[in-house]
This record gives sequence, structure tokens and C-alpha cells, in this order.
Amino acid sequence: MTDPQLVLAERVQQALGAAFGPEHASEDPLIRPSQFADYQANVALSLAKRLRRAPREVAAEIAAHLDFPGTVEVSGPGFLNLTLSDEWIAGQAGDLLADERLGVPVSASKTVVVDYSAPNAAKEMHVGHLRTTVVGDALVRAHEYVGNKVVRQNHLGDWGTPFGMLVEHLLDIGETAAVAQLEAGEGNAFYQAARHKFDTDPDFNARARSRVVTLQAEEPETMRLWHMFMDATVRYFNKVYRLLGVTLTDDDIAGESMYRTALAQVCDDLQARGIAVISDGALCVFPPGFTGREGQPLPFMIRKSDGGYGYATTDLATIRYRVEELKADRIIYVIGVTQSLHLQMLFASARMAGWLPDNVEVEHVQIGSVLGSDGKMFKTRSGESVKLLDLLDEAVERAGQVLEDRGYDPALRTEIANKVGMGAVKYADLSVSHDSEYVFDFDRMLALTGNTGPYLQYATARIRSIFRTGGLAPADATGPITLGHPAERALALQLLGFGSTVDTVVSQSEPHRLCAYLFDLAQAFTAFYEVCPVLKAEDESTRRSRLALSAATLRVLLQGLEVLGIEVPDRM
RNA sequence: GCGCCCUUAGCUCAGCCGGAUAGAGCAUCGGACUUCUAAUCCGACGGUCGGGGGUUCGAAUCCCUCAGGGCGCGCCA
Repeated sequence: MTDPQLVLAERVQQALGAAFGPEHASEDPLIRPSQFADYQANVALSLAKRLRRAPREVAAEIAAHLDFPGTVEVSGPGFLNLTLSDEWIAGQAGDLLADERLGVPVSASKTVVVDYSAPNAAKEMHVGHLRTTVVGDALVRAHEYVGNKVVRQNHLGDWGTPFGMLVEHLLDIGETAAVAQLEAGEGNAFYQAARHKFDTDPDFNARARSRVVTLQAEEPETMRLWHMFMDATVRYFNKVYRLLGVTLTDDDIAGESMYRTALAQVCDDLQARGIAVISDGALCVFPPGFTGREGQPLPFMIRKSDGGYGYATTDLATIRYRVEELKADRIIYVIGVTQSLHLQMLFASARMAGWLPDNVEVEHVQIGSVLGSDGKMFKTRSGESVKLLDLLDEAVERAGQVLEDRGYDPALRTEIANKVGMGAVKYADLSVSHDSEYVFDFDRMLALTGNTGPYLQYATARIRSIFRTGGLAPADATGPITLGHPAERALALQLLGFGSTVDTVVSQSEPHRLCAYLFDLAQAFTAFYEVCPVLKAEDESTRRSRLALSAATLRVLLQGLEVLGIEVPDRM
């Protein structure tokens, strides 16, 4: 592990043990980035009271026992300012460059089930759905990179009463026309047309209702039509996934329909064990700690009074499957924040049932709502809808415009524009913390300046350009790295933090941490680029060192962007 | 009524396991291209961290309270 923060933590702990006895050797040294040094250790301040000694005295004691590659000084009320030696930083950066994995250990081999994307085929789909897909895919990639076994679960909304209406509408407009419309991403219009007839046409309404019955009974002709509807819809989903470079495939589909035969068993099991009880004719679980309007226990309804099942039942069956069949160690739900209460009750109910053992971690990665420019929930009512494919097309088109006078041939230009446009859209979703709300804004999303995907892509293009101009390959740049200029030092130090950043993304489910890290790295590189000539360095050893720094930066940027799921063009 | 989340620079957002003078991008203003891609860089401007109280040597960060906003709360998924 090359991360300076971990190295320093270990060394300061050793000093603590040496100075104050072994009982203090496991104290958290509170290593933090510092504006006065590379890092600072704040442990002396917190420890002073317990030791009943002056903080500065404690700090001095630690400093006296501290052995690490750098210099320490006591500062202010008792901070330890830690400055690493150039030689150590250079050595670590060299190790990172030589390391296939860039200082990211293959830490764990847990089975992680990630539930993400999950578009509903029977509901409007809008730009908000991009976010769960993009964030989920980045998390999946991060887990795989650190060695976890990932099972993607695309929990499609592909079953339930709305499908009676949708199947009837499919028949009304004809199979060929329906399939064409669905494949083209007009599912929203399809749904709305069906809905309208359902609400206003008594005859259609009756047909839709009886169609639900034949669907539930899995009558062959109805199932054929349902498959036709779903297949066309999935082809559209796949089109969006491929365009975005999302790793989901048909193998990852585990929709609601998959669990339809398990629902009765879920209810029977829970009722037989007294975990679920009849309330107002419905079968409900009352997990402790959840109260409703009048302080009454809040029900988690698993069977409606009419005998039908809701998504609570399906979700319980899903947990069972993921634990028992998929052998999950950790289950991650990348789902909108509006589902928060439902998921809390789901988890609590599953724990009650014993279907979610204590050794299986479960978490809800809350995805913030997409807001319109009015600051309210972004919803596709009348007219306001932005089609997903149109949005992506526009992103690519805008990226292409910037490339106008670069002199690339059309094919190359299209390829670059695709990667830059998609990168811009995805980075916009990833760079903000996942639980914060998101004001949908074409211009900001597609802006190609600032803390954006294109900025990071551009940094890699400039590095590649150095090697191309010099007729060199990044893989041949092996150093050794030496640090003379402050910009070289800052860049090298920044490189060392990659491993712990990826670690944080995995443990905290926060891809935006990686965005922030990569942005800092790109900035550190461009600062270096401005003041440190690489190819025309003053001497050969400096040139070799700077080439090595450039190569290391390139590899970390590329690897980081790959974890985020952002493709990178060779030139821009 | 109950529960969860949010309120940080003109705008969009980081920071929130308590640490020194609260950061970044955009916007605005001023600079830098005969030099490896200027989709860049450097500098300046800009904040009672929603209000109040508390804990602490120290609070944007933890606790309480108030205000404003969002979301959810039995038969839609």
C-alpha cells in the first residue's frame, strides 16, 4: 500500500506506543491533509486531556519517538505537521508505476449483489433513470476492480396489473407497430396512450382487466404478447445501455416476473410463523420501530385484501433469492431516495423473517431525485419530457461541434464525440454525491469545461500527445522518478492516493469521491504540464523522470475513468 | 400529526469519523499561446456555513430547538 496516510498512521501509532505505553498504540492518530505540511496528526490534542498533560508537550513527545521518512514539527496548540521526504514520495511513485494495479490491493473476495437501473416497463421512463444506472454501474466496476465477485441484478418492472392494459394496447395498434414504437424508445407515449384509453374507454378498461387475469394465469397467447412487449422494451433498454457503455446485459435481468411463483410461499411462510398477520383483510408484517399517522404500527403489506401481491412481497422474495441462491455477503440497492422508507421496512421485515442473516450486509444507496428547473421533482407530464436517446444524441452533437476545426476525419471525429458526449453525461451524474438532489440542466450537464468528464479526458489526451510527439510509448517510461520542482512533487504525492480513494468508493458506495480525486489529479498534472517541460526537459534524467510521472498519471486517470465507466479517446 | 433528507460564495456543488485562515467549478474582472493539444493555466473578487442555544481547549461537522424547502406515511409498483 502506497498511501501516505496509512503509512503515517502506522508510524505515529508506533510512536504513541513507544512514548506512552502499548495501551496507546492503537489510538487513532487522526492523520489529515494539512495546509501547512503534507499531512498533520491531531492525536496529541485529543490525547492530552486523558494523559493530563499539556497538548504541546504530548505532541513533542510523539515527535521525539516518531520515525518516518520525512520531517515533523510541533505547531500551534499541538498539531504535528508531517512533511514527507522527496525521496520517499519519488520511490513510492516509482513503485506505483511498476505496479500492475497502481497501488490498489485486491482486498476482498466477497459476493456483492448490486441492484441497479431497474427501469419499469409499465411506467414513464425519464432522465432520472440514468442516474441509478450510471451510479450503479460505477459501483459494480469498483467492486470488481478490488476483487469482489459482483452479481448484477436488473430488477425490471415487468409484471403486474398495468401489463393487462399494455398488452391490450399492443393488440389495438398491431404487433408490428407496437414493437417498432417500443424499440424506438417511445415507451412513454405507448404507456400514456394505453392509460388514456384505460381511463376513458369502458370497453378497453374491461378488456384490460380480463387480460390481467389471463396474464396471471399465464395463458399461452397472453404470455406470447407479454414476451413480445418485454422483448421490444428490453431491446430499447439495451440500446441505451450500449450507448452509455453500461455493463448490464440480458444475463443480469432479474425482473419482478421472475419471482411471481415465489410470492404465495413468502406469504404462507410468514403467516405460518406468525410474522405476518391479517389486518383489515390484508396480510401485513409490522416491523418494530415503524409508526404511522396516529402512532399506529406501520404495516408492510405483503398481500392485499383482494389476494393480490404488491412489490413488498416481490422484494422479500428477491432478498431470499439473493441470500440463499446468490450467496450474497453484501446487497446494495441503488434506488431513489423516495423508496427509503419502503427499503427500511423491507430490510427490517427480512431480518425478522430470518431471510437476511446478520452476516449479510444490506444497504440502500439513495439516489437523489432529479429536479426540473423549477426545483420540483422532474416528471414527465405533458410535453415536458426529454427522451433519453435525444438527450444522449444532443450530448454527442455538442461534443462534435467543439471538434469542428481540429481537422479530424469524420469517422474519428464521431468516435471522439461519442466518448466525450457520453462521458460528460455520466460524469455529471457521478461527480455529485449520490444522495443529493440534482437539478436537471442541459447546459451544465453538457458543458465541456470545469469539473467535467471532458476535462479529465482531455488531460489523458495531452499526456498521450507528449508520448506521440516524442515517438515513445508510456509503457517504456519507467523512471526513475526524481522530484525537483514543487509541481512534480505535488503530482507524485497526489498519485499515491489512488488506492485509498478506490477503497473509499467501495466501502462507502460513493463514486463521487473518485471523481474528486481524479479531478485533483488532472489539475495537479496540468499545473505540472504548464511549468515542467517533459520532452524538452533540461537534462536526460529529468526527462526520464517526467516521462515516468506522465505515464503514471495517464495510467491512474485511465484506470480511474474505467472504474467510473467513462471511455477515453486517444486524442481530442 | 409522525418519520427521513436538505439549507455552505451570485449560480451548481464538495467538505460533515470535531482541529489551525471553510474549498472547487461556473459566472465576473485582470493576465499568459514563436514552447509537449489554450477543451488549458496563473491571479483577483466573492461566505454571519438558514437562525438560536448547548457539549468541547476547539463546531460547517456532534446534541437540542426554531424557520424554510423536499420526500414518504394500508391495499399503485
